[in-house]
Amino acid sequence: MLHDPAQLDLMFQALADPARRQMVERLSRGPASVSQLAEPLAMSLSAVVQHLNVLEASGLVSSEKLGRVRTCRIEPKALRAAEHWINERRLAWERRLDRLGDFLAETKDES
Amino acid sequence: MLHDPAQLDLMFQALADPARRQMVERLSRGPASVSQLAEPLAMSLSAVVQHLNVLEASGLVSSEKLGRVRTCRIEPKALRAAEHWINERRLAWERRLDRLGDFLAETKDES
DNA sequence: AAAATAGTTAAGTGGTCACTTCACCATTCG
DNA sequence: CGAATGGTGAAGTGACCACTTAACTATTTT
Repeated sequence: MLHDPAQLDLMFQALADPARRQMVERLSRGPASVSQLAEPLAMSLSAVVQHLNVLEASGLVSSEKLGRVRTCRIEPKALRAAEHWINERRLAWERRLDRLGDFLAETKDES
Repeated sequence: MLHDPAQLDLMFQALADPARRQMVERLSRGPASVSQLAEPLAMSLSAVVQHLNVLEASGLVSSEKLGRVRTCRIEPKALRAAEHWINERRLAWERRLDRLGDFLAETKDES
């Protein structure tokens, strides 16, 4: 369910925004409240909540509310899925290059 | 120069679109012309060229024109940079979890 | 209880994005 | 040569996006 294109779409779309990547960056150093996430960002709290919603919809971040403070954390499984997509494509390309190299080496021997 | 936030921004933004990811996917299986990239996509050639421009601006894809056909290929270095950004964040989180685990194990011993 | 804190929600706005069509250039084929 | 192929550039359009303000709820502090 993490590899379906729709979820992948949401994840890359979520990562496309610099503010959201900054939030992920912050969360990679530990859980944080919404206001803590907002603090370094030059925008309203409201905007931050909207970004947070995007991140949660993508599965990259989860949160729970205790009292009046919502604590957010990174969801490493989702991060891994995005990572995996890129890795697969890069590896496919590099394997292809290797085969091509072998082929060229062989035909050179035969010349 | 591959890790500066502006370039990272362009890369994730480029990967955010499903059509562009499909193009990257196709290119991971080998170089292709613009029309070959366009063939499986339900949109005009012109639209594909515009997507291609985004991909090239992000550094994920490069191309060269020979005669009247432009041949495109994937740029694995850029892919690796995006991969690396995600990986760093995920690892930071996981290392943190490990330390937390150690801490909990220790304090348990002391109880 | 009053005031401060933390977050939520809705509505609006300006800008960007993905796409289209159409006119066009350059190269190759018959 | 003329016609077909492969690609490019500009202008327009509707949808979406990031953000704002403002009104509001729920919780905690004093």
